[in-house]
Amino acid sequence: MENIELLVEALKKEGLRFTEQRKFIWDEITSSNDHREAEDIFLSLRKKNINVSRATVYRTIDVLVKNNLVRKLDIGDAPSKYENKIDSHHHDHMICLETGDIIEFYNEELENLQDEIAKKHGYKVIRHVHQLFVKPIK
Amino acid sequence: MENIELLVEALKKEGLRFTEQRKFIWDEITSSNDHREAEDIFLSLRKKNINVSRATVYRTIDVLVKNNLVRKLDIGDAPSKYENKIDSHHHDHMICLETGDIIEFYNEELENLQDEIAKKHGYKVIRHVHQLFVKPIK
DNA sequence: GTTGTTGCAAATACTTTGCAACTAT
DNA sequence: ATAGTTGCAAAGTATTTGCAACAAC
Repeated sequence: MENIELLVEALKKEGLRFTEQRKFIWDEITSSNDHREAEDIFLSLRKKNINVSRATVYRTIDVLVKNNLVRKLDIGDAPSKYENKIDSHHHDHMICLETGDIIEFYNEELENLQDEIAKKHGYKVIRHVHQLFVKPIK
Repeated sequence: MENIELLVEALKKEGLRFTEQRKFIWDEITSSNDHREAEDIFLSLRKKNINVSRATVYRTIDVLVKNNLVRKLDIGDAPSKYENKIDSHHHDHMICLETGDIIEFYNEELENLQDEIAKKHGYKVIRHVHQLFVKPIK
């Protein structure tokens, strides 16, 4: 997977340097499709004996989010979660209130409807947050 | 507006006492349809020389949210905002990225679509968060 | 009188920041 | 050599909590 180029380009675009730490964090995030907290990423690295600081994890994630390589998920009170955005089309999330499971969904009709609604009010949608908090049907 | 009864009932239901502070906070929240932070509510009371503590503002809001009298809005990183829910049907929010304005919207088709999507995955929607971050069409 | 409530200050939880040591260019 | 980056610990921000004084029942 030659996705390391994506990191290099993003850093270049931001006028930032390519460092070992940034590479490790990038590898950690792109090696999974989970929805993880900054702390999870930090701990996962530490378990592999890669010691980058929490500060650097947060700082690097910021750059990745800003450059559309990582998606930030704000779920109510819980700490923000982050997911790898490479090879991943846009989707929204369904959060199971019983298990905490996060299910991704995408619906074109829904996307269009949003745009229409905004337009009716004289706006265009730049981004959106759509989360369904659900329970399993018994 | 005899809505004070709603507070009294909610408190009764929760086995909580009716106090001056809770009444002041209730009055403050129900006297406006704004989307305000706990701090705004606290300061607004203070400006009227009503000195309730922040702790009590937060504790009271919790009860009101739990009893469906107040809606809690989590907008990304910003502090939570609260809005009076009395006489107000369900709606979602559009947040203008340029002005910070919050526009309410409701669309039945969209609501139904959500339910359908969840159902297709074997879930039912308990609550949802739907926010459009928008910019004005020039 | 008993039990719930308040205000305060301290604690908490996640995240950001200042700064001196370090590293990429 | 210069300017960006790191790790650490401290600060920050929004909110929650322990506790002693107090108020509602």
